[in-house]
Amino acid sequence: MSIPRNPTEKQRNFFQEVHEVVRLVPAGRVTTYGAIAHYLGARHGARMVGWAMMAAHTAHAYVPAHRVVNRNGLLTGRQHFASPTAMQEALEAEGTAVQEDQVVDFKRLFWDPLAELE
DNA sequence: GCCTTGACCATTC
DNA sequence: AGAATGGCCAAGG
Repeated sequence: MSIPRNPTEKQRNFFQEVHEVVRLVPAGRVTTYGAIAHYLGARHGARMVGWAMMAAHTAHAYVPAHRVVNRNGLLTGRQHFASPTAMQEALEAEGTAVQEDQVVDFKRLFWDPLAELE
């Protein structure tokens, strides 16, 4: 983990942390904004995590945002993808069943950074 | 420089 | 048990 030295780096650090956690999510698993927020200390609020994901769209590094869903397992961010079905297809391509815009057995496929990375 | 919105979650009524 | 509201931080208008 890098220590924020410059104010500009501080902001980037926030995105970088979120992106890093998302990148650590193995294929076939999904995580939630709240889990990431809680992993970062739950002080930022889950909203910031989702907002950081929006920034991930502009990030140079590839971020598997399709593995990040809301607490209900609903693909809330699918509308922000290149295509509204890109997220679902990406999940299905990894072996994650998606139906009715929500992950099947989401609770089982849920990947908690706090529990896994500990 | 103040106000609104935002890929959300948890608590309370 | 379902619905409404507040909270969190940041950026854009």
